[in-house]
Amino acid sequence: MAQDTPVQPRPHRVTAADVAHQAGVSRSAVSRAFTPGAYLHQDKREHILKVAAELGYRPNALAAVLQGKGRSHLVAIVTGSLENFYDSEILSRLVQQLIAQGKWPVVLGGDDVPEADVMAVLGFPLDAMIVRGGSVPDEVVDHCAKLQIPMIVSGRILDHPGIDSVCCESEQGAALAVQALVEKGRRRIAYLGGQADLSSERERRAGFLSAMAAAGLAPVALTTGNYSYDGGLESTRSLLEQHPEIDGLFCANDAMALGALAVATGEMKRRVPETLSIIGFDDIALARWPSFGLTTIRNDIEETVSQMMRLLARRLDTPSAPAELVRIRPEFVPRLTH
Amino acid sequence: MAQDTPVQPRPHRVTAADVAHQAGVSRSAVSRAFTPGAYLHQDKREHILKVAAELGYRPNALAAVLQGKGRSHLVAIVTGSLENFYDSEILSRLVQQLIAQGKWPVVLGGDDVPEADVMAVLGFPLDAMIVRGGSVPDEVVDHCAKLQIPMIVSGRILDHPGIDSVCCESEQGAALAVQALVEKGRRRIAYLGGQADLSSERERRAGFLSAMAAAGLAPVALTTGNYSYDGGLESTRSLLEQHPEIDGLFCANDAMALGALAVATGEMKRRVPETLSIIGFDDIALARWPSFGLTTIRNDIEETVSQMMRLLARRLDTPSAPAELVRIRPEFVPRLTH
DNA sequence: CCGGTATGTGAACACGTGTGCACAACTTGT
DNA sequence: ACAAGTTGTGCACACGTGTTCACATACCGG
Repeated sequence: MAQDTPVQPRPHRVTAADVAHQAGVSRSAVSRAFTPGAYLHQDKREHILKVAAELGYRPNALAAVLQGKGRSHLVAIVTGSLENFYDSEILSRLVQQLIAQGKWPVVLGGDDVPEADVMAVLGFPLDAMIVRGGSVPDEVVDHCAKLQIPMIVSGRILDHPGIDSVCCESEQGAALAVQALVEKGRRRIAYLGGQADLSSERERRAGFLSAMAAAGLAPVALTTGNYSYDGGLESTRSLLEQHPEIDGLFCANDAMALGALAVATGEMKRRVPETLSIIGFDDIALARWPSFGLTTIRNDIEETVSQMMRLLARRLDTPSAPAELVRIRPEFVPRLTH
Repeated sequence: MAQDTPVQPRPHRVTAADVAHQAGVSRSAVSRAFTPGAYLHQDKREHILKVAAELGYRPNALAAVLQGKGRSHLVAIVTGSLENFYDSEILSRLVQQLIAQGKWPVVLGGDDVPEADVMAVLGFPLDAMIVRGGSVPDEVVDHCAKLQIPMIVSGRILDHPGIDSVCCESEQGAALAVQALVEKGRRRIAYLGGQADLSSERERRAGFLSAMAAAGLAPVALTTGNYSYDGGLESTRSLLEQHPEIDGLFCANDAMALGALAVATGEMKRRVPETLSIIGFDDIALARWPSFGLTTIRNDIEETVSQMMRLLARRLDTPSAPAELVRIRPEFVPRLTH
């Protein structure tokens, strides 16, 4: 005997018509009861709201969006892996700020968000799409443009016309790190970078190289640690084995720097900062922990998020505004590893 | 001269009718072209898809949800502060799993999500609401029930009928910690807990107390650190000042344990684990870092998330199924601080 | 008592989609 | 050549709203 209802239809959600029927008024009245400032007799409004509360009615936000001329208040956030702390801290604040502004963040995150999923979320009439960290295929960018969905990018330069972005002045930040190392008397300096396909990595590496050249120094080694703690561990291990003379290490983000610090002071028995300086990048919360006291380059999180929010508001206000690129000024934060 | 358009209306999004007009077919045909398995001549379908691609058309997901008898695929996630790492790691995996299942996570996060926002998101015809960590007002629970929106709760026991939850067997976990301390010869044991209004804290404290009593020991002190690293720092500082005889410390989560570890080995010059054992709870990624090697009680993240996903799928499949409470078995993870 | 205005209210539409239904066109069998 | 069956397509509806428009009612001045 086959089941008649293999897939249960969603039970009927209470609708404005139900409330109208129950309260003995027209459906328009129900809609007006939930619209502040609409013409409706006070007594009637209260009666309707009471009946609605009893029935547990709430206006269907989807239908409202579909009907209304306004915006959907949906904002997609595409973020990189949350395991690097920096992106996680950004996401946390971003979500809070968006909610506070009445937006609903739809989050796609992880090491590598499948392109199909990013494309699929474009099916919603998004107010905007925020891309933080990880890269985004050109096809997505094109579709956003065609669908008139504003894109706010952070942590990656996208030279597409009409796309706002906020990004750290990474080259300058790397230069600050090199400068601090040199002033400390370091001469055997190495670089530990992230994924080569990210613009932040390219900028930090370029800034490092040109600052080194300006100081008349050649880097002892250039290696990569995938922007992750574990990557920092492994890369630093082989780095210090192959080049024990290294006395200064600049890491392209804090997560790797913490891994480097652990290997250097642990396995390799190096004294930090006495015989080895380690400088990170970002200034995540962990860097401030007394266990680490990581010297780093601040990539201001509050400032970055508030600039993203400002760009978003501006773009929603005047869709035709010219694209804006906000550069966050990095800052050297001396602590205990330098 | 007043501006005529203070608020720019959203520019017209390309619609199925536009595609139909452009391609010289009916709107139904366009809809069918995007519906796999629908009756439509192959040539016609290809032509429509081509025109649609040129115009940058995508079916409006909102309209589809409104029309369809099915589900919205929207899932709200209400999570506590992301600064405690554990919730952050859970959220990260949860988001990825939901996306993989074709759901769209709408995230409300932060220390204290305003009740109004949680209520507001119920305006959407959510497939489900996932509550992770932080507490949720009864009003929200009631409305979810009335709106027939399934609720999956984790990290907090909610004795509401019809609400599925997955939660660590915290009492047992605390007992494991006490047992490990006692076996190590510790007798002057203190407890560092989280916010008193969270059920996880109540369970861990209760488990700690009863295990201590069973071992014939009285706790040296019971204090709180708000589940945060900074709280762990401060509480441990005053704890060790007031009770220098303490030789064992059980912390209700890893973040506090790491703070305690920093203060104990840093400022207070205590030797861990020689003269002081510290045990945490959760086994976050940081606990595994060689810099820490935190001995802890594993509150399995993968298992927790996959159980939440299982409960969600089950609930969507059979809305009338009886509520299920999944208990995750904790596990003692010996490392270097014990 | 009448005209004019302020105030409420219900019917109707639009938003963009998926699909049932009736019908047209085309193929096949005898 | 005609009936029967197959395949493709357009019309119309429903989803649940917010809002316009016309209309009904109450009030007020003269």
